[in-house]
Amino acid sequence: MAPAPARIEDRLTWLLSRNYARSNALLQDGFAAAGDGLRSTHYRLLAAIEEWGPSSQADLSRSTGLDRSDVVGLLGELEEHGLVKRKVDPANKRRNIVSITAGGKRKLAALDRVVDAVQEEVAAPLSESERRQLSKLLRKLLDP
Amino acid sequence: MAPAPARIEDRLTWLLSRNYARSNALLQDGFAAAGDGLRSTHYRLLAAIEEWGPSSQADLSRSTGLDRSDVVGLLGELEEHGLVKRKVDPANKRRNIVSITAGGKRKLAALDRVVDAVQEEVAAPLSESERRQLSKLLRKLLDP
DNA sequence: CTGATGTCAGATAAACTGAAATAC
DNA sequence: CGTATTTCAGTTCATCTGACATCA
Repeated sequence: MAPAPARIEDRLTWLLSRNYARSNALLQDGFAAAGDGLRSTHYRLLAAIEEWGPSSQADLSRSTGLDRSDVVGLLGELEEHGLVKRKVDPANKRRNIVSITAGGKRKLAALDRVVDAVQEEVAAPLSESERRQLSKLLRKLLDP
Repeated sequence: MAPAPARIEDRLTWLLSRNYARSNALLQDGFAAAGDGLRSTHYRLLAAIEEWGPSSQADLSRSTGLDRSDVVGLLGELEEHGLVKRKVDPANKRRNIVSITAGGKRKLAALDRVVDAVQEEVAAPLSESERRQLSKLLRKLLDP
């Protein structure tokens, strides 16, 4: 990585931006190599659905940080691949109940390996304890 | 921030993405409020030029992490606002020598205050020593 | 009525790709 | 020749906005 201007090199805004760019580029490559045209946003959704079981789209939006209008299209793509199913909630007809399929779970496991590999590459310069420290600090930023 | 799936909440890829999204949204708001239609990428360029004095566009691309092809347009916008000047390098006619104007320096100082405010807001949950620690770890990720 | 939900159409920004012209 | 620089046109991806119909 080329040297950055001194006035910005220790700013969080800069460091987050550069590190995110790198991590995201690796993720994109990894997902592309895994085929199916799935991207990191699809992965987020799959992970959230498996984590909490069947959920409404609005809940998925909140837990993944994705906009609810984007969730619509992303779930549509996952559904086309047979990775999730949508069903109207009989108790609240506004809601869709979204659940992950067996194929979705298998795909999620495969994508987990992709993400793990990227994580390992990104975190490579850090020791185990440094990684824990970094993770802790970044989580504190999000959830004070 | 809503709770994230356990399987991803401690992954760097996730944490970088969520923190970047937040920091970037604040930056965009801040720059928008400052007027002139300048964005974080313009700021990066201005900061780099002031830092190292007159530079070629390729050098600016390398130090800011912006793509060469994007630097062209961004510098064009800065030039329209009279914030930078381009001049062909007489010693190497392929090169443009890009320098910052007096107005550019004033604008940069104003934008610095915007970035400082965002930085303060993003880093608010952390103590001084935690901020230094985080900054150090993120820099290590970029420059092992 | 109020408010949450799902949906669509469109805009925005950062980043990247590919190709060309120019000059070393 | 091969290589570096600038430039342009177009694409991708994540994110956000505004609107609307549905229904609790």
